[in-house]
Amino acid sequence: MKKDTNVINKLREIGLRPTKQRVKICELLFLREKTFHFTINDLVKKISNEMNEKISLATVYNTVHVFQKKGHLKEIAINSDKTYYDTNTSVHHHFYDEDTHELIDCDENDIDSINLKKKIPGKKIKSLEVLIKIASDNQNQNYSIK
Amino acid sequence: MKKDTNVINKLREIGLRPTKQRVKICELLFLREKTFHFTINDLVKKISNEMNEKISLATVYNTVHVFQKKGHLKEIAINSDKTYYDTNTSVHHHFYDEDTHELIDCDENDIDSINLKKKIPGKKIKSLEVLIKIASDNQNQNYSIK
DNA sequence: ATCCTACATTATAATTATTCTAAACTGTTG
DNA sequence: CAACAGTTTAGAATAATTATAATGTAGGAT
Repeated sequence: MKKDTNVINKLREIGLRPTKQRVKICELLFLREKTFHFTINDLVKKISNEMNEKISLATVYNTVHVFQKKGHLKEIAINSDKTYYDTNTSVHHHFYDEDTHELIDCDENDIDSINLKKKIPGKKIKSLEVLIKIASDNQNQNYSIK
Repeated sequence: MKKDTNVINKLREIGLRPTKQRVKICELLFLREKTFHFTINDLVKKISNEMNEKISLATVYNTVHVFQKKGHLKEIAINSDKTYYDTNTSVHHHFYDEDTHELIDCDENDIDSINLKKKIPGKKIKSLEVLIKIASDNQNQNYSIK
């Protein structure tokens, strides 16, 4: 199949041995129209639902971590017990919907360029992310306690 | 003691019963020259080292959560297994030092005002945070794998 | 002052995400 | 096709956090 050949080549280019499991996960993550956000748990469910496969949890973690290290997945910083990943590795930002716990992309162009005046000596900027937490208008009201 | 009276009044104003434990934690967190960042574990250590007290872990969690809900602590979004809090609840941003796992404040004025062009209908912005990950210049080099 | 009662604290168990381990397995290279 | 380094795996271990249920206590009412 052409699809697999592409994925296998992609893995080889990255410097990863194209194992059955990595090929499956690659297909799920990268052969898509649109980029998306996921947690490990989401991914495990996807593997089971969409591919009817069973890949060990440890392997899913390993694979996601290795893709991240190679720069093909981006870890998104939000306060959550779970770690969120993004298949969109370009520079961009996020809305985090506190009601639905969903991430929504915010293109770099949706924010006027960020000019950082403060520098930390001896340190290099690895990333700069904006996180905009949102919730429906009537949430989180503060009722004062007597 | 005057110190405690102040703290007790502060707790009352917030709408919290000033228990022994909350008073202790309040002293540690809010009677300081400078604001600071901490994890639950840091706080437990502080309680034991600086105050020579033992407050149950569950209470520390409860207390921190209630202070956060009341707006006296800010939860900082970074990818970490631990949750970081900030006693500085004003609008500001952070550097996260990947080498030392330390947070450094970045004043709002250190970043040119952020103008968000994208809106999500029906949703209100709860917060907007910038996280700048930094590391020493020679970190995270990518050695290509054959 | 003492009594109530709702709210707090506590030790401990439970839960959940993630990492570790050590054995079994498999691509790739020669 | 043999060998071996890199992978996968199930399950155990770890660590942060939350739940539980019994005990304690602040603060108003008596």
